[in-house]
Amino acid sequence: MNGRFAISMHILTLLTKANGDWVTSDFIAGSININPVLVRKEISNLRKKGLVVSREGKNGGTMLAKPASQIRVSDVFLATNQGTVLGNARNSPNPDCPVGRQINRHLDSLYQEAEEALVRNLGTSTLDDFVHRFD
Amino acid sequence: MNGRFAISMHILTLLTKANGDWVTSDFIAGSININPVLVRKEISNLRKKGLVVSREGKNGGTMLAKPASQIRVSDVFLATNQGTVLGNARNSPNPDCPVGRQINRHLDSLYQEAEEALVRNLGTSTLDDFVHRFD
DNA sequence: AAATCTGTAACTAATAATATTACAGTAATG
DNA sequence: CATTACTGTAATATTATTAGTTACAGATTT
Repeated sequence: MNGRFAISMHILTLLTKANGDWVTSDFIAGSININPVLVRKEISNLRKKGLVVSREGKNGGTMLAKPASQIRVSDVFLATNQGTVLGNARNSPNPDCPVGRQINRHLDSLYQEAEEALVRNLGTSTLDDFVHRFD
Repeated sequence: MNGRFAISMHILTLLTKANGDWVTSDFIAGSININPVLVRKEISNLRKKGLVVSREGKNGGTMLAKPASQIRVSDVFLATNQGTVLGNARNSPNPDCPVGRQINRHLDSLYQEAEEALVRNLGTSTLDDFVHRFD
């Protein structure tokens, strides 16, 4: 797992607080304290997922594509999460062993169910709810 | 996240199927298809958590410390999982930004709630249930 | 005493995550 | 229409994490 979910939440929080203004990747990068290119990459992903819109050129930037109350935290999770949260399973168990032959299949279904529970939980709050936690 | 949970589940599945026999780390390593030292490292952790017991010397090995029906999958998760599942947050946001100053605290509580949901889900099945999925 | 295990430490290799550089493209503005 | 201030993205470099290996001491059975 990497820090992409945290970065995306940070970006979206700033955009929510900007309240309709275009926010630059440099400003965002300054708040997260990471390289602006990483911010733009992450914004590029959020844009593909329909969560934000960007404008190029001078006075350009990014803003939310829809009200923060219509973005669930789980949407952000699903937008940034590439694989499973429980492990990346780059193993290749022994196919000659009855356990090795089947385990990945069983683990996968276990992972899937658990991840669904996690996503359900994240689906109970919106970006707006999250931003309200801030002073 | 790494593959430690998968490795531990694999180890414990083999121990369950061994049904009270001592199982060697070499045999386990052969099924998982990884280095025996990694297996012993992982077993060392499971032993500390009270899930398995080991015996040194010839004819030694490892077995379950208690019946598979008394080990919940969440026990294994909690035994192998070091930090959070949602990200490793090795960022250090700008303390001069109102959002940067607070975000890690708010993300942490979000993570915690979500992870609790995940653990609750993993707590609904035992190692025995898992092993029963195999043919 | 020999054989067969575990238990670790120390080190190396591979992979993944993050950061950086560079530069083309777009739009506003004087 | 040149300048400025942005986005977008590719290519590369660096750092961190994970996995694998070697080496060897200690335990226990036979």
